[in-house]
Order: sequence, then structure tokens, then C-alpha cells
Amino acid sequence: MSDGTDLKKAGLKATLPRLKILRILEEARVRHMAAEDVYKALLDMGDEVGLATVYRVLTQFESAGLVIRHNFEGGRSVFEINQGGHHDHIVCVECGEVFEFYDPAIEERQRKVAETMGFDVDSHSLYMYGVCLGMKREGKCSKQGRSRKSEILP
Amino acid sequence: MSDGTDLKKAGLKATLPRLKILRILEEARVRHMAAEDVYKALLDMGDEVGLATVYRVLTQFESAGLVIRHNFEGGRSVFEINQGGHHDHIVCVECGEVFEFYDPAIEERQRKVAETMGFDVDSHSLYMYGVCLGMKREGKCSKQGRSRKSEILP
DNA sequence: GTATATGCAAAACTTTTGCATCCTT
DNA sequence: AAGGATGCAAAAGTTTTGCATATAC
Repeated sequence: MSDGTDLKKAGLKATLPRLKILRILEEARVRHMAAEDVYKALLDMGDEVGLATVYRVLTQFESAGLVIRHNFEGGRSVFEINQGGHHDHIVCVECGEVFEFYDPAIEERQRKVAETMGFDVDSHSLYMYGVCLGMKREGKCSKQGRSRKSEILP
Repeated sequence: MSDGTDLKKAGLKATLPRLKILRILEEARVRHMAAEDVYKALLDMGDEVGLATVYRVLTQFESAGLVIRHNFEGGRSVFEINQGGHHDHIVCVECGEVFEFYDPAIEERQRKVAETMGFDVDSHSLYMYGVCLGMKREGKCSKQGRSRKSEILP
């Protein structure tokens, strides 16, 4: 994957920084990353990519539909690779982990509401914030013993 | 309204800046305002309140439950007075107007999803973005002939 | 070879903070 | 009178931009 085909299909030159960033987003254990997270991941891999480039590339990827930008609580933008299926998010405010879910009934009601109001909807986002089971019970994330790894929340 | 009772009830001294800001949020024609919007409204009224104070007060109001902070697209925080009934939002990306709606079925499904996932949910937000009927048909906002007055979107 | 992308540094924005002064209780 | 609130200016954090250089096609 990410051999550059998807980039060219999106009308973007397959440059090294773009390939690397795409790969990071595809392969990250933590699927939701702030620009700073991506930048740090590049540094950890020993790659020299400027933070400005990370921002530029992420924004281009968003326009091209390759990634989805989220505005969770906390100011910074968070990016997630777009692998097709739409889903909503439930964020643990203690461990920072982001869980995904999809509920057809919710989607259908949203569609209905927008129709009733005469809106042409481009996008929509549903975020829930709370404490995940793991943090509640054992003080460590339900997902993999993580505790506050990503930078997506304050 | 906003004679200071609600402030004192919230454990906040009834200072002039707080009273003024509360009044602006209560009486604004546009219910969803960025900090900068509130600041400008104060200036327009001839009141001298520092921008830093606006931020401090809005954050205190949020903690006290007097206002709700939204993170729409666009980076800046948007504030709305909390008049009790929870509702969701549908934002016109052309005129910037924010419309509200409430759908019991959506609320119930959300509750159900969180329960299934073992989350204790503190808060949740559902935003839809699109083009409102007015902008689509006549190039002016359905609500009141507005066109891009508030500062909440980029 | 040419157009586009990158890196760096500087700038633009939003939001927060330190500190002296002022105001509410 | 005393504690908390405000204003100003400075700082912090995030994201964008200008411009010379490097890179993909």
C-alpha cells in the first residue's frame, strides 16, 4: 500500500514526505493523530520533514479526501486516514483513546433532520466524550494498557 | 434577567464585565459567538473590557455550566448561552448561521451506544455542516437575510 | 527542464498567563 | 479591609506563509 498510486489518483505528486506521512497514518497503532503527533512519528523514524510540510500535506490530504480532520475538544486538529466507511467517535477524556462506532439508525435520523430543514449536508460529525471502561475499572485504557499517549486532548 | 443572581448562584462575583458578557450572550440575535465576537459586541456598546477578560469569563461560565463551548470547524471556540434544553447543531457553511435541532431518537441511540461500549459519557456533540435552504435558493440566509456576519467559520 | 513541493524562519491567530491595580463583598 | 477580578502586555500554542532551494515527472 501507499506506493504512490493513491497519491497520483488524488492528483498529488508522489513525493517522499507525502508517502511517509501517508504510511504513518495508515500504519499507526493510534489512528487519530494531531499534526504534531505525525511530526514526532517522522522524527522517531529518523526522517527529516518540516512541521510546516506536515501541516501542508495533511491539509492537501484532507482536500483530496485521503484523510478526515476532526475538531475534538482541545483546540488542535486531529487527522485520521479515510478508509471509506463513515463512523462516529467516542473519546476517552482520561486515556485519550478514540473509539469508533457506527449506528445506522443515527445516520438515518440525521439524514431525515437535514432533509426536513432543507439543508444540503456536506459532512457531519458526532463526538461523545467520557471515561472508557478500562480507565473506570483499572485506571488503564481498555484498548491496550495505554495511558495518555497521543496528543489529541488537552 | 442577568441581574447577578445567576452569577452568584454559580459562585461568581457579580462584576461588571461578567454581567455585560452574560447579557450579550442572552440577548444576542446570533446565539453562537466566538470570543472575538463577544469582545467586538462589547466595544460596539462602548464598553471597555479586555479580550483576556472575555476569554477568562467565558471559560469560567463554561465551568459553571452557564455557557456551552462548541468546537465547530474553523479552529476557534464558539460559545452559546446554556438555557437548559440540550440540542444539536446544523451549521450553514455559506452564511455561517447555526440552526438547532433536537431528535429524541438520536439521543436515545447515543445513550445506548455509550452503554454498550461501557462508557460514562460526560458530554456529546453532533454537528452537521452544509448549505441552508436560503443560501441554496436565493443566496441569502434562510433566517434573516444575513450573509456571513458572525466569525465562527473560516 | 519545468513546475511543484519542501524547509526554514517569520508571521498570523487564538488563547493563556504574570502582575500591578481596581472592585465587590 | 481582603480576596478576587480586571487590564495590559507578554507568552504560549497552533497553523499559515514567503521565499530560496530541492525534487518529481
